[in-house]
Amino acid sequence: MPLRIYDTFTRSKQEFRPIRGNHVGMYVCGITVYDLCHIGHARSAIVFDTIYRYLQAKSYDVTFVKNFTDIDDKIINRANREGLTAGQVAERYIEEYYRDMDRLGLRKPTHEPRATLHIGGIIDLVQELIRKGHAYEVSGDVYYAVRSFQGYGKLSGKDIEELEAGARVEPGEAKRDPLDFALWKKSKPGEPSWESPWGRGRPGWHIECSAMSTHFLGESFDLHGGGMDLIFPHHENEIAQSEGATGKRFVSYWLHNGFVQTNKEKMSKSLGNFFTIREILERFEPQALRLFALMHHYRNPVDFSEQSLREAEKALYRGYASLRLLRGLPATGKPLLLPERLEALSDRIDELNNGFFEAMDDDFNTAGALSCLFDLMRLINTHFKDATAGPETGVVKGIDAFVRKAADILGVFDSDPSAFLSSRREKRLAGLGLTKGAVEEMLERRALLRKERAFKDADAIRAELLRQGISIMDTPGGTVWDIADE
RNA sequence: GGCGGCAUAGCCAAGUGGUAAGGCAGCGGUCUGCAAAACCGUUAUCUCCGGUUCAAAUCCGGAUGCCGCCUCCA
Repeated sequence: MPLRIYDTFTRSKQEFRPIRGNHVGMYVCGITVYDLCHIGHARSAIVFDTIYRYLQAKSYDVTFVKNFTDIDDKIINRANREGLTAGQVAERYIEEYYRDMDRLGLRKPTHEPRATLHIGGIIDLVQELIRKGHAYEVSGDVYYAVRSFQGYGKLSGKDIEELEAGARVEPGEAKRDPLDFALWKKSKPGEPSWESPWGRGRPGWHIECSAMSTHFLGESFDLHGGGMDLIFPHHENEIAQSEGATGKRFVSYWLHNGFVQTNKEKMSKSLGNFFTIREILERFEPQALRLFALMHHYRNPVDFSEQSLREAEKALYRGYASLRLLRGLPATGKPLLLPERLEALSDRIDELNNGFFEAMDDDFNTAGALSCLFDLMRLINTHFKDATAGPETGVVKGIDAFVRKAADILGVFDSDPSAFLSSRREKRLAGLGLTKGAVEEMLERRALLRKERAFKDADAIRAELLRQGISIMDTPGGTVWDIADE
């Protein structure tokens, strides 16, 4: 099955063909490390992590590069405000980034370069652009001459004349054209700076990504991703820089994820309407956040709310309950199902398996893929709910193999189900101010009362437990309990 | 103003030509001492108006509403 990817450049789905055989080069613009990450960063990270995982699952040899922008005005401002160096600020928020992202189960990219460690490459690239007539120096600053690059605006669909009309020039800038953007900035006193042919200074925002992507992936590579807001000017400028310098096609496929919104408004630092990943993970499972992201198509905007996250969390628990059932089936024993039912089940599982991969192949349609997985969960419940002996058959193994593969790609449902559910129970139990012992003691009393058929008193205990936030289920194997959903 | 995107059930959300996945919630049922969980059943003239087509949520034109980019932003 061919993988089809929506490419921002052509604004259409294209069949994916890597430049170098089985190898895939993938670059994603990471964060500027000056503050904690919010849900929007989480979504982007989860989306590209899943794409990375899927490409690996399709047996591509993927080199995944995700950078840190660790030199920038915002970092410098924060450093000044807090009496720290820019390096210290960057270092701190890189650590915070990992603290959040590790919890979201992000697979480590192949390389996570920092701009400040690639100054040499950046300077080389700027020099090359000057040599080619795409850039010019004005007293220590170097600017990219946008009009020197044929096709500027081709990614974002912008017309250069219209951009010109709205372009602004900051005071003190000596651009020849308002559209031109800085490749190298002369440092002001007290700012971090590096030696360069144009005096001490630091790189502009866009040049680092051109330098680092080329360093790790070559002059042309397969996939380049980031948030929608990076299309212009960031990615437009990257194209101008890289193609201006090499004369070669920079990137084959441009991928952009949609925003997280709250109340239909973009979640962003400047609007102040954001939740940090950290505060959300205090109250919800990391995998619930992941599932929430993957239940929407990555290009669509997503309205974030407590309710939608809670719904995702419920779906997560329900799925894990099915998996606990599946993994708890004895490996040997009398087959449960009649042969013809088994065969029908087996066919249905193949269908779902194919559906999962067809959805993923269609521009990483994780929502469609998840629907197959949820269907599978229901099949597990239907067929194995009351199993007391397991069929030693390929069907259970087949289901399990499918689940493991899907979980490996999506990064949800990849924990041990029993451990996952019981740790959730412990956590929430503590939140209710209860202990396991106390709950179980009440259940024992109730069991005795039920034996004596004193249902009224038994039900009173059940009601009391529910009042305290515990729901119980009487099963053939005994009474089990869990934290009630609020 | 320029460019782009979105509008699918109570809510969330897949689906780009052949009469609508999935999640959450609701209702009816099975099971249960009663519940719960699980399962089964049930819940959509796909924003509106035109057009193309044997056939449209899906393509084209228009309207309305919402959002994004054009300035730092995932």
